[in-house]
Amino acid sequence: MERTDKAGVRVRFAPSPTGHLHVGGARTALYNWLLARSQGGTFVLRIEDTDLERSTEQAIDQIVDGLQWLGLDWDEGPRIGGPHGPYRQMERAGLYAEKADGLLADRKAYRCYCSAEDLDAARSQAREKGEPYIYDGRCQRLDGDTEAVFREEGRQSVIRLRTPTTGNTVVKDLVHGEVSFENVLCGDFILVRSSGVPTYNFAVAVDDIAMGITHVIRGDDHLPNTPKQLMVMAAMGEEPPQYAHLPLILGTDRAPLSKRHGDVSVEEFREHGYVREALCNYLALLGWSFDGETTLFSMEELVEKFSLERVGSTAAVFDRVKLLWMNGSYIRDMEPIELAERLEEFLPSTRLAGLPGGEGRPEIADLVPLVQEKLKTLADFVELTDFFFLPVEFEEKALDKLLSNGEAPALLRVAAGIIAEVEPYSSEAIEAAMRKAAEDMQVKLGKFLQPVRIAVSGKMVTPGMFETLSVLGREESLRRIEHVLSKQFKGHS
RNA sequence: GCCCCCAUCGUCUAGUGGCCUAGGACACCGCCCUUUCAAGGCGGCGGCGGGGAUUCGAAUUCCCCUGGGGGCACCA
Repeated sequence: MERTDKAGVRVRFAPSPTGHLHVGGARTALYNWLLARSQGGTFVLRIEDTDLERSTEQAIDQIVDGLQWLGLDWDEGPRIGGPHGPYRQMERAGLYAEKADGLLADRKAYRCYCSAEDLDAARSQAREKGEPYIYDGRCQRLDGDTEAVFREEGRQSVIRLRTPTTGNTVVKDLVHGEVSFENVLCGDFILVRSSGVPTYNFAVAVDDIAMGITHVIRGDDHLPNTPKQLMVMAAMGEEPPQYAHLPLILGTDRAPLSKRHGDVSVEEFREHGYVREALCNYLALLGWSFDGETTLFSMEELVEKFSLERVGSTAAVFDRVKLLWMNGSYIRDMEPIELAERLEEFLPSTRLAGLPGGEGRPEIADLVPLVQEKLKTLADFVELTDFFFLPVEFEEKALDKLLSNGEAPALLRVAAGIIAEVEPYSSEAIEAAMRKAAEDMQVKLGKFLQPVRIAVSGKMVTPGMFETLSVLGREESLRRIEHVLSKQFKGHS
């Protein structure tokens, strides 16, 4: 066990702003955040925008929004600053230039004047011969005069790191153990592009050191980059942080999770009615486990129980069905008031926008008790309750059922009678009266209620009928039943 | 092609040589409950990729194979 100053844990989530916050990125962020919070450490958000072509301002907003929605707050980073800022790499150009100059001065790095075309050619040639391409370091020993001539000619140059040609670089990884890479295979890689913009591996190494990062938790895809970053740090004479490379998240076909597998960004899950607790819980369990038995963890419990030691090394398939179940579980266990608030936030972006609580219409809070146990997503609320707010639209199957039921008109008249007279107009009283009526008529309750259900909602599936009639109100319930009796059954009986 | 990672039910996983006739969760299949649908309860189906080696004993250790994935850029 390495010496670790627990209170000094500093982790970072370092997304490149080239798209939405992918659930894979969200999981990486979550694990970093959990480690920081569980250790009383610091969670840093750093934007790696050195890819000028693909980075966008909009992507930064989306990532920031996504993290905030998930509840993963950062202690240092964009929007809030911090003692190690700025937190966008493009704003840290001075630092990289300074470090590059230092390496140049120490002869740990050198300028290379090879053109991109020459290198491409060499690369494809190597590939043809079936050999691995490794930069041959031809610019390593340029003498001052030659360099002066090149510069005179206006040739562009990049800065390369002088890398070891023997030995191995070993990554001590907290999830994979020791992983060894042969130095020869690496080649002198580029630190600074001819444009002056640092490459990823250089910027990351410089920043992880400069920001005092103690644990780098990131995706498995970065494992092969790690020896390069270690070389940069070694050249700068710095001690590297500890590393933990998380296995990838796969789609059901075991290919890396992508759009064609369905929703992949936290934004999409949010729009489709998922709650943050479920997404965090699910993501936490995708690669980490506590005891193999417990599956539901509140954020507090995750913070309390999370540890890198229990992060697995196997790539995991993203199971939407399980996430959906978990989402339903969280919705069911929520305080009704809390659920009402979530719906309050969610509904404005649906076709129910502005409807609940309006003139004579039920409030969200009135409906929550009727649907809470049926919801798997917040979006389900819309399908389940739209008839309370909108004119009844009959589902084809429901209408067929209703019209083909010869007893329906009679049953509906009995129901209408009860609705018109029952006192008080409460679900309990309605239930008592209807149960009795069913018994008196010697029909099963379900048979009695189904026509009512369809008449009042147009659907085969609704919340409990007594509660529904109660919330809908005496007038409206009657109106709907009468309407069916007079219009739909016109000429039938 | 080269380098690296990974391998337990369909899926997420527990399991660190004997407690394993392999445990839990989701899914699936029955049954119960029931005004529809869910939810819930009970029960069931289902797995250590293959081959060697070590050992009294291997899901657990080692090697090979196979399979999956990642990386080999003036992308991150």
